[in-house]
Amino acid sequence: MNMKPTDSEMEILQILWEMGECSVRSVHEKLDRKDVGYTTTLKLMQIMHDKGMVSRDSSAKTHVYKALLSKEHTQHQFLDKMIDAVYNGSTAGLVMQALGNKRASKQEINLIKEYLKNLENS
Amino acid sequence: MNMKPTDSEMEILQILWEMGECSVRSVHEKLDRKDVGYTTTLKLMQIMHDKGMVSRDSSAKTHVYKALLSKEHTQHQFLDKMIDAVYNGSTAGLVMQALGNKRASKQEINLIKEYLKNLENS
DNA sequence: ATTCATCTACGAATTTGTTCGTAGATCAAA
DNA sequence: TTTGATCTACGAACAAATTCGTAGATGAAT
Repeated sequence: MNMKPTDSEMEILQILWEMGECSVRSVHEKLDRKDVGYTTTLKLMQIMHDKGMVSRDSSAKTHVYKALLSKEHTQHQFLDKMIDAVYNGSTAGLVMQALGNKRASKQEINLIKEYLKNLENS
Repeated sequence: MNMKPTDSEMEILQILWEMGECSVRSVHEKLDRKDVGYTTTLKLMQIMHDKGMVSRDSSAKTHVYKALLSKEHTQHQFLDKMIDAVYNGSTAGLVMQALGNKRASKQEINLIKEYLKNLENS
C-alpha cells in the first residue's frame, strides 16, 4: 500500500495538504494547469481514492476528500528516489547543487545555516 | 531540443556519465534493474539517440554511445522541477529535509558547511 | 564457405497515466 | 412537479514509456 504519487496526483495532494479538506470542485479551481476538464480532476481523485491515497466522505452529494499520505513522508520518498536516481546516492551532491542554484535567497541560506547549527547540538 | 529524460533514460545516462563511452552491451550489464531483455536496453538507447540525448559512433558493428546531455544541466533540471512540484518552490525546504534524513553522513555535512562558507565569500 | 554468437532495426504488445464524453443521481428553486 | 445546475460513475480514447520477439547483418572461428 505504499504508492508513489504521479505528477498529477502530486498537484492534487499539494492542494489537499494546504486546504485540509476539499471537494473536487475546489481542488479543480485551485489547480493552475492549463485548462483540463472538471471530470478529469474528478477521475484523478477517484483513482487516488481507489489507491488509498485520500479518504472520502460521501455522505453528502458533494464528496469531501482528505489526503491520507503525509506530506513529510511523501516528500521524503521523492527525495530518496531523486538522490539515488539523479545524484548516485550523494545527499551532499544534491544539497550543494540546490544551494548553487540562484534560487536560494539569502534568507533561505541563513535558515539552512541555523538548521545546521542545531543539527550539531544533538 | 531540451528534453527531460525519463526514469529509464536517467539510469542509462548515469552509466554513460560514469563510463564516458559505452556499447549497449556494457550499459546493459551495468544496469542493475530486475532482469530486462537486452533488446529493451538497445531500444531505449536507440530512442535516446533519436531524441538527441546521446551520440553514436556506428562505424563498427558494435555501436558506441556517449551522453550528449551534461550531467550538471540535467541534474539541475530535475532539481528545479522537484522543488516546485514537491516543495512548493522552497529550496530551503528541500535542503533541510535532505539533511534531516539519516542518509547524510557526518562527512557529507561537513562538506556542506565548507560549501556554505565559500558561498559567503563571493 | 559454413557455422555461430552477437549485433542492429523495427514493429508490435503491454502498461501506466491522462483526458473527456455521456448517463444517471441529487437537490434547490421556480 | 418540472427545470436546471451540479454532482458521481464509468467506459473508452489517447498518449507516453517500456518491453520483447523476430528478422536480417556482421564478423570471428572452425
